[in-house]
Amino acid sequence: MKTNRMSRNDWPVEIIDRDSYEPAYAQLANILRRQVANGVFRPGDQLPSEAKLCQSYQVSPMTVRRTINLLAEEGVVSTVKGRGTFVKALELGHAAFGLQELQNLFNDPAMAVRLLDVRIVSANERTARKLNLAVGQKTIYIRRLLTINDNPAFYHREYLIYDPTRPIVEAELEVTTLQGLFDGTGSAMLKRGKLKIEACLLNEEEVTLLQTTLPTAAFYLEHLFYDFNDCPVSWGWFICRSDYLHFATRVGINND
Amino acid sequence: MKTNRMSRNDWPVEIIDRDSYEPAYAQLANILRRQVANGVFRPGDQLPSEAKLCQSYQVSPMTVRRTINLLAEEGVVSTVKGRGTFVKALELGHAAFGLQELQNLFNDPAMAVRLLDVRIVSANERTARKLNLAVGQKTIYIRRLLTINDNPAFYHREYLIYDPTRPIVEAELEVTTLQGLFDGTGSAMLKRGKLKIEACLLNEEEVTLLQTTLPTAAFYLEHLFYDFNDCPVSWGWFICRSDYLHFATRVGINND
DNA sequence: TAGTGGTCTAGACCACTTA
DNA sequence: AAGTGGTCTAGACCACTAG
Repeated sequence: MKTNRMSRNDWPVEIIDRDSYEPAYAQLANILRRQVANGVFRPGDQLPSEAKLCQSYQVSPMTVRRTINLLAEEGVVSTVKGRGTFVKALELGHAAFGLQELQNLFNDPAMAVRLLDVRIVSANERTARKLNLAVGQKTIYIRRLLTINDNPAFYHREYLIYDPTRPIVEAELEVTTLQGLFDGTGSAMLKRGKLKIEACLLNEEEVTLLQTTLPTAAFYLEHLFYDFNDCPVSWGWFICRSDYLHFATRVGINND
Repeated sequence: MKTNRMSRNDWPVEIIDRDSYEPAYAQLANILRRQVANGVFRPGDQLPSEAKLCQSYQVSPMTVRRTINLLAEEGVVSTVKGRGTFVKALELGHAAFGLQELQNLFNDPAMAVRLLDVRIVSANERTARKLNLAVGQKTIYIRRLLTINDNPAFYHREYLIYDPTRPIVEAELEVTTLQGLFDGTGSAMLKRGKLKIEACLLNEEEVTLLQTTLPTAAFYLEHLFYDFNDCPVSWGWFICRSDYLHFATRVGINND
């Protein structure tokens, strides 16, 4: 009789150190995560029930609950009400690529922002649609070149709504540094944004500014930000040299 | 005397419906999230303390705790031990692009996988390095074309370690469908993986297979999977037509 | 009916910050 | 010293699943 997919009544139980700086729920999560990684529990297996874990590790139900929630968020296990907690197989769809690295670049002193152009322009059909304006209404058009150790890395273009009754818009969006956008220090007027990434070919202007050769592929990172009235206030995009922006991530159980 | 950045003693308190199917912690999270979105609490403001929230909404400390943790994970607030809970400004670095859409494509019946080529090849220097083999050791080389409604969308190439003593490797990785890799149904032997995305130019072979024109930009999605012994077993990459794979996400407070 | 996870209570102690 | 969030207890009731 196979018991692989049944709840286990015995498994290696490590002791939780109550004097550790590390919280009990984190210790238990590490123990179980390591046991999954080492094959003590294999994909598809059922973990011991929460009641058994409480008893074996001498912690309260809430502590076990927190551990299980943590592992479930990580994608290590999945819970099914009324049935149990099960070890998940690797799931590629769980992977995600974050913009943390891009934010780190903005905090890097080697990064500099050069303002190429700021002027008032009338919205064309596309800009008007994005910013929810009428065609011909005035917008602020900004072009920036972002360098790392004086090497061109990103080219940014942006349209801001221009509303004389709301001068705060331009004031709050730091025209030169862009940094507030990333670390949240200067964009207290923005509520939410939509982001999109595509692969693109550089045109001649972009090739010149970014000092590459034609043809070159790059990331196109578009943003559309809304204020607290849900009005779009900023539409723009970064052209990112692929060698300065790396999207990498891990999936599954990673021993850090 | 301004009290904007001080703890609030009064704010609109909505009633939590204890008979709702929606858990109390989720109701409270929705209430607070909406109040942040509506400007009742603004970026930088301190939320009422957990004790006050308990009292005002008539829930236990653990319930408030769970609510605050939820909002902190979402990036809506940040907590500082000993000081309080504060509303965060929009933070671009918090954004992440997931592969969920790609996984959905694999579950789509319109998606088909055509096996172009499967053969044993000797590892070159690069492949050997990736799979931790000696140059010249045998690998399984697989080429697949993935179509959506008969339109070529992705081109996949993959090297698998070839070990006669471990035939399970090839058996478990479903050669034809690839589906198990995404939904976790068929990859119980894989423990973890590294993923990388770059922008690339298509070469002539890729242009022909994907039926586009030269020059074309596309996503290059590389994967390297490890088994439960931490040995690399699969290295490969997808060439993704940008029009079939959209990386989009939101940041900040989004009213769904 | 027995076992499971999901939620919740009403406190407690601690470490930390600020005044 | 007072207030804050972080952790934890030792239970409870519920909805769901399975035999």
